[in-house]
Amino acid sequence: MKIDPDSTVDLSAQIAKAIRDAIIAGDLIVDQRLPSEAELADHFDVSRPTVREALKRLAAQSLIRTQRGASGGAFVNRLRFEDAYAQQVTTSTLLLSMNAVSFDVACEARYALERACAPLSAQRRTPDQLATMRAEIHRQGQPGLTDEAFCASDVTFHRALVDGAGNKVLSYQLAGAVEAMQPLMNMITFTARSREAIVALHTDIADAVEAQDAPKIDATLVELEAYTRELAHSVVTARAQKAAEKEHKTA
Amino acid sequence: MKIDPDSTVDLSAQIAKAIRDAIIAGDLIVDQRLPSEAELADHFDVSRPTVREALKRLAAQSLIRTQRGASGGAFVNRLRFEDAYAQQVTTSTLLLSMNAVSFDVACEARYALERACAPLSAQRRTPDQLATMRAEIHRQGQPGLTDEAFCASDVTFHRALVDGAGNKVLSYQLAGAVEAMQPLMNMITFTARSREAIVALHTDIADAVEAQDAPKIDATLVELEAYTRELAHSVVTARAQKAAEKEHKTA
DNA sequence: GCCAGATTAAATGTCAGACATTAAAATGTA
DNA sequence: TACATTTTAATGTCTGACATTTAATCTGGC
Repeated sequence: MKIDPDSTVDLSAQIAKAIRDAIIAGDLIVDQRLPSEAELADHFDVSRPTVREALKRLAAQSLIRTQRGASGGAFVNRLRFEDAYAQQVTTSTLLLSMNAVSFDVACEARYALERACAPLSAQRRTPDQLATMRAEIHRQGQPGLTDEAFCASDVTFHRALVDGAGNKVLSYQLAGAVEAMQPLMNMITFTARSREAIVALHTDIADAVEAQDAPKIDATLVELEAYTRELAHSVVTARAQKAAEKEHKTA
Repeated sequence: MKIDPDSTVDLSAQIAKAIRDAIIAGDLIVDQRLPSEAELADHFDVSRPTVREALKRLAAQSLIRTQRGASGGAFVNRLRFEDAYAQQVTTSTLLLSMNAVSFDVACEARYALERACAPLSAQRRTPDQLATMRAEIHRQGQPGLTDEAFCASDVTFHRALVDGAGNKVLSYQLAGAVEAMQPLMNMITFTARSREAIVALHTDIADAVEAQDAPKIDATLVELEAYTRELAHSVVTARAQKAAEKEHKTA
């Protein structure tokens, strides 16, 4: 593990990269203790604060964890699905909000991914997951539910569908995509009528999952996607109209 | 933005979280300059090194970038797809290697995701993407290609297929999944016969993409998945057998 | 001999102040 | 005005110290 002190790149970034590469290459294995900060500083011929900045970078990626006290130190972290998942949601959310990813593109991606796990869910869904879907459908039908709560319930419903595939890797990828879209979904106002329509589609999906009817799940997801996009467009149109009116008044 | 100095959590972690939350909430917008390190230290009532550790954490997540010199400082970063993509590959790769995710599970996830974009690719693939697929198929047929080069070409081929969907979000999600599987794929030895079979399947896929025949793409991907798993199993079986023989000799 | 409590030691967490380096902005000059 | 120089404000790095945490060790009493 070596760094180039003459590079224009931050020393702490270089050190972080060196250690990260060692972890990825398997030279440092899970739960192995890294040398102490003082030893690392010695090894790389830098000061302790610089080493610490490097370690914090790695900690931010959940690659290491640190323990204080005697026999403490930095340890290679076993990356857990939950950690990776939380990071992915953050990243995806920011990507969508910062890159002017249109609602249509995000929506298309989300439903494409979701449909990918439909056949597997049809095969493997557990009674537990089915129960979750039914419970969320029931919640979505209750009057007085805020738009935000409705969205949250929607996420839970779709996550249950995705988890039904019984594949951790898929759940990790898809749940991130679904959740990242929530801020966009939260912009939509769900009228009583649109909620009713969505609940009906959700019910169809749950029924199809229970009946292990993969093509039906797929078809209903297509319908749901179309309806979601329609709703989003009406919101956008309404806003544009409002803005135009305001503009007209000012002028 | 406030922190709790009495918490057992690292101050730098708290500060990082406070700033990250502000970014996610939109209180800090893209390209906006954060206060200088000295000002932040003052605001949070901590020392500069502590602030710096917090900023390095955020930099590791590509949430901010820093510039030296007068009118330099830390700026909220516009998260680019490439950055997010690189991070996702790292994370996914480690997840697979550290969590004893079986080849089957990873493979199933990958092909499920890939099939999700097949219909879109059939519709939208550009001549450019088709050309890439053909070129990679040709390369895969050349004798003397190392297993690693074969795998790399395989990744490029599948990426072209995924990119054909013309959806950045999908590309981001899928390319990460495909690439993360490469270390697992690299364990497979591709015999001349198995390469031939894979090239044939790839050709079928390229033909179907060109003909915009979505169901055919789907079906071929299913075949390819089955074949890949078969290959992987034979490798695992061969290894187990070898290990058993060795064990037998020792005993 | 063994256990509970006190002590020690080794590590990370934090601070203060200094200097080095960078790069934009301000200034001076032809 | 155009160009070279100086200033300045920021990050990058270093040194050394102290605070805090925690496991291991030592110690005294039973």
